[in-house]
Amino acid sequence: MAEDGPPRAVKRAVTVKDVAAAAQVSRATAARALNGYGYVGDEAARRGQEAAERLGYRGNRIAQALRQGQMPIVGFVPGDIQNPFFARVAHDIDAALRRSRHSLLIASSDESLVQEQGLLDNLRALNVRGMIVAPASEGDNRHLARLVREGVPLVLIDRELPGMECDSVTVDNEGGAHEAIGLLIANGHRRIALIHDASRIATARQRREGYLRALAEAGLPAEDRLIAVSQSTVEHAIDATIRLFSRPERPTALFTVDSLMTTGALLALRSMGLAVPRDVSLIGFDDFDLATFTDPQITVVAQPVGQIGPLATKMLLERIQGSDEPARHVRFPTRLIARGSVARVDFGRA
Amino acid sequence: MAEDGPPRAVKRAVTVKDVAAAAQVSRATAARALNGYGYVGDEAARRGQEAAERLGYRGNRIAQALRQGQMPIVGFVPGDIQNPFFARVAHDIDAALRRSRHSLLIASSDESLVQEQGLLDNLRALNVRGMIVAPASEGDNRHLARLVREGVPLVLIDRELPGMECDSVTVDNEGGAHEAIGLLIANGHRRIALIHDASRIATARQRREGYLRALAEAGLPAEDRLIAVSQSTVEHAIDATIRLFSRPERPTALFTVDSLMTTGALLALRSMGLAVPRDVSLIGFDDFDLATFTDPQITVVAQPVGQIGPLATKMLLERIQGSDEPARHVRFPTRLIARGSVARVDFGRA
DNA sequence: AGCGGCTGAGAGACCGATCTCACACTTCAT
DNA sequence: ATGAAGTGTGAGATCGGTCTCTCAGCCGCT
Repeated sequence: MAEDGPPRAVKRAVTVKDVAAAAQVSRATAARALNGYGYVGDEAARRGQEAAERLGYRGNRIAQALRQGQMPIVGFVPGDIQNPFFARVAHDIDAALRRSRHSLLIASSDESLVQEQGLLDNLRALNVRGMIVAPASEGDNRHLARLVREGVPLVLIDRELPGMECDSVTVDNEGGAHEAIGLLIANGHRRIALIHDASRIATARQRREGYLRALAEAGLPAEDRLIAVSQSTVEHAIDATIRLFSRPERPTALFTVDSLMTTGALLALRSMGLAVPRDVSLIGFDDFDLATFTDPQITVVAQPVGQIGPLATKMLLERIQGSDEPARHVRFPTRLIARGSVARVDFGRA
Repeated sequence: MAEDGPPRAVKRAVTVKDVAAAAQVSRATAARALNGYGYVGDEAARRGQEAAERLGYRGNRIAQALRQGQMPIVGFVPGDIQNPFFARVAHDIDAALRRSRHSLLIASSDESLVQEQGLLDNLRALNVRGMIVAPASEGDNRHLARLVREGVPLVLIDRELPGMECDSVTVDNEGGAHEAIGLLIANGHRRIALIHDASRIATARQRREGYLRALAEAGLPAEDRLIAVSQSTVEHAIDATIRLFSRPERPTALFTVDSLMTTGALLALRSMGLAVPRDVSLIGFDDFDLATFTDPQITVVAQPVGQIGPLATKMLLERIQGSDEPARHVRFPTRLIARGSVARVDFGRA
């Protein structure tokens, strides 16, 4: 494919050697003058600085990295950079890293385990200082375990991996879902549908578990025909919603496990002529722009998105600096934001 | 701040030297066996491969990069990774790059020229193979000119820079805006408001120019009180909209230059009790999820978002492979998607 | 037999920055 | 005066992989 062709002629960059020659000192002295370590005479230092300035010396990060065994780069592997949640987190990580003079390399796994493995191999080969990963699967995690074993600083976000000995920053998915379903039950709903992602993503599973626990506690059965499986895209969610609501005895409420699915559900309900909340009460996991845009606005389980990136970065930088306290697992609470998409249902009808 | 602490102990990686020793061949032969170049005997090749496999040899990209003078990395500097437009482009670039075994380093300029300069310096020091940049300013572009001069492959997206000798991929901002305003004028509108970004971003300027040209062609004056300046955020756009529409003789139509501003305008109009399109006709630049979500849906000037990333990547890879044809400037046409947010206004009223 | 051409493989240079080490020179205390 | 401690500098090793150069066999051809 687009493989290496003849190397493009890039003007050769200025090296310490050039600086040293211009300043008429040795490479070692020039390096000392530029990095301010060891003993350097005033005169030599001045000449070195001046020559570097004049020639436009910038240093070669690659050579430095080779010498030091590490690149000033942190890798971030989100499930999907187009998901606003990850875009926000990426932005926050980037901003937090900038202060410590690291660059951020973002490589989306597209929720594919295989792709994730390849990307991590890549990042490992680049000798990045550390990685922040949203693991695509709860299944095979030997590639992550290996990183931990080899001492590569690693922080998991959004999705935790039971038994993985590394820091993680997540939210209380189970509790958030439980609270949402609780609200629906308290409003008299008995036939509460769920659209979730069958993939092995931990968050989806936990949100489903919260749903199931809430039902169980209310003595309600978990019925297969109330649960639809969908990929996390608007289109698939539309199909899933239509499947759920075109049966007789249709659900009176719907819980969706992420914002793309909530969007799909809204579109599908509208196309079926079902009004929220008159015909269907709706709660979505994850707050998003659209939620305040509909009429009425959508009740959601909100995550503290703005805290995840900064905290994960802070933890990672501590690890990079050599901290070896035991793995920390931070789990943020979620917040149920009641807007207008949940209506009381009278018991006779339910 | 979080500066280098004691280097964390990372298990030393396997090197060619280790492989060579294990396979009982020289480093050079081992390297040949692993990379399949030059003359290698079958036996030596087999032993090399086997030893590499057994030891888990992965190669050191940094050392390779140092030798070859280039990192297999492409830099991407969007104005803001949280903007869905750039998130989409980033995703597409990433996907396109993966096929040519490059990684993507994303560093958002946050629309700050100073930050952009710093980031480019950084990327340059990392010896990335090339860069894709959405320049934050039309003003001082010496840092970009220098890259071009030094032969670093560079592709500009979204915003072009007149006189810059490098490839660019943009859309017809002026034409798109002109067409939109034309539609409003054809529907009888005479007081057409504009909310735009005063920054030195080229796109914003061009969209404003399209607006002005359309007015001029219809013999309508460009009135200051019809033009509001706002930063590109939902909050600022809300303020700007309220300013525009709380005057007597309020505008009958509004044109917003990006999707965040369109969102803000919608929110503001709703809060002021003005219905779209009954009281105000609205057209936004850049299509977005919300636009099909409102009732009625919003008419927009759509850009071919999905084509920008792949094309920019293709151009960049060609440059990386040494193409030195003259700079190519691709400008995609925009497409006016008529939905329901433009109403006819009767001439007596306008 | 002798020579050119090919295959196979090792030694060592090299990329650029950093760091250790050795050496020279100064200053100060004994 | 002499050694010790402190200061300034350069030579060279090092990081890991790649690549050139050299050399040794081996083939076939004249």
